[in-house]
Amino acid sequence: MEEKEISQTVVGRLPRYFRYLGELKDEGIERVSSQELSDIMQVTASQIRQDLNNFGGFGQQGYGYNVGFLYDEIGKILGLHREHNLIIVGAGHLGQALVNYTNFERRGFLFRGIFDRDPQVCGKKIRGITVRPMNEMEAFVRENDIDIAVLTIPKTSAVEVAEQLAYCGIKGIWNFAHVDLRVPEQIQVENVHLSDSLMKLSYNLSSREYEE
Amino acid sequence: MEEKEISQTVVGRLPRYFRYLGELKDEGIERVSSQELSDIMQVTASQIRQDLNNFGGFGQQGYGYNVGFLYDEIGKILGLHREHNLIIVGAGHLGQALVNYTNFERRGFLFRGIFDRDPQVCGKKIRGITVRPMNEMEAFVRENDIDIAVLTIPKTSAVEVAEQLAYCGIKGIWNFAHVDLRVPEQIQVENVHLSDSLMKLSYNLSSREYEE
DNA sequence: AAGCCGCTGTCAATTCATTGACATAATTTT
DNA sequence: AAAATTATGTCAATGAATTGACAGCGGCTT
Repeated sequence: MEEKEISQTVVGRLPRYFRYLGELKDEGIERVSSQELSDIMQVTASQIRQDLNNFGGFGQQGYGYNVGFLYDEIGKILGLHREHNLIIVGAGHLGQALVNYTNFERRGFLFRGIFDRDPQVCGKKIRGITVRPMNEMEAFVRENDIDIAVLTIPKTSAVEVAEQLAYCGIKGIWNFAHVDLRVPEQIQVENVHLSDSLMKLSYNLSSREYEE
Repeated sequence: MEEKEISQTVVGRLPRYFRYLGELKDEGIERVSSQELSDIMQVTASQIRQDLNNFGGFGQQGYGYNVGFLYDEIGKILGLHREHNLIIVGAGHLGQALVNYTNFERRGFLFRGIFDRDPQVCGKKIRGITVRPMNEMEAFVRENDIDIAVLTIPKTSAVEVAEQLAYCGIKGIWNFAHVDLRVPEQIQVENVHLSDSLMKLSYNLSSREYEE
């Protein structure tokens, strides 16, 4: 089904297209040209056409793109046309924050379970979901068709947990722990390294000072 | 002081070097070659040398790099040798999670204030910091030498708040709202679009299915 | 102390990403 | 219905990032 390998650079831009198209759709706009999108999104029209053509010809010459159609197509490309079952590992502040963020569910990312190593926390309910002890995790993943595990645990335990998850057949890991996981290559890892992001901001603040 | 403009691609890799050097340092290792780092970090030795040389010659031929020295230098480049004063705008789950994450403070990012538009939440204390109403924000930023504002508010209000912050002289915005901010170019914006990250993971899960 | 070896800094080559240009096809106007 | 306009898909050109290669310096060995 997939012809050529799409670069992660391109993939990284798809969610942004998706977001802007969603906004246009909500405004009731039915049609958009790459030039119009270019003006709104501040990227070149050429890049937009190039990116979209990696996945097929969604537009029509002389007309442009149909907003609703393109929105749906990008949604499918991103795998949003079907549901994903998630677990959270680590019921700390960040884990709880993610569970409480309802927008993920709206896109079909459903939190099915929460796990924590602290017995004090186990049994507690977060948005209706009971926190379970770690030793129940592997069975839960297998029995509930879990795709994605969200790691919101300290880096010291992340490596070990990732191994367990790999062992019980997880497909993807959304990793908030500040460590690079080594897992079999059929498992996808998406890192969110918050402190890296903050350091990048810090760098850009400092570097600006000397430019004027 | 700054000679040539450093690409964001390179800047984005610095925190990772910093992290690995910190680990080597903690292990008591004093010296490392680009080849050794290459093996550990899974990037080419050439890239490491190329990246570091953007900022100066930190190594010595025939010896390699002194871990402690290089760690400190990269820290300085990233602006971690001095403190940053932060405010959180939006005292929801995510805002609270960030305040409670102590590692930022350890790196000199100090949370000085929290703001929220909800009067019910104002007055509450989070890790010793009182939540203040939005109308006090501008004065607070000016009077407390605030560098960075962390936006953990819904996208609907983010644009407006960013304008206010620009007006009262903020230097950087760490933006968790799912919207692209338009601010004067002297203000640095670092986006953390969590749902974009999750969609990227979702894409990579789907695309893998057809490869085997 | 002299020579060998290791490893950086840097230049050149290659690969990857972005931008520009245009033939062509569909739409809209007259 | 024909002409004029619009805007895609794609190819070519440019630009950026990564990798490879090596001269030369400094530490290490004997």
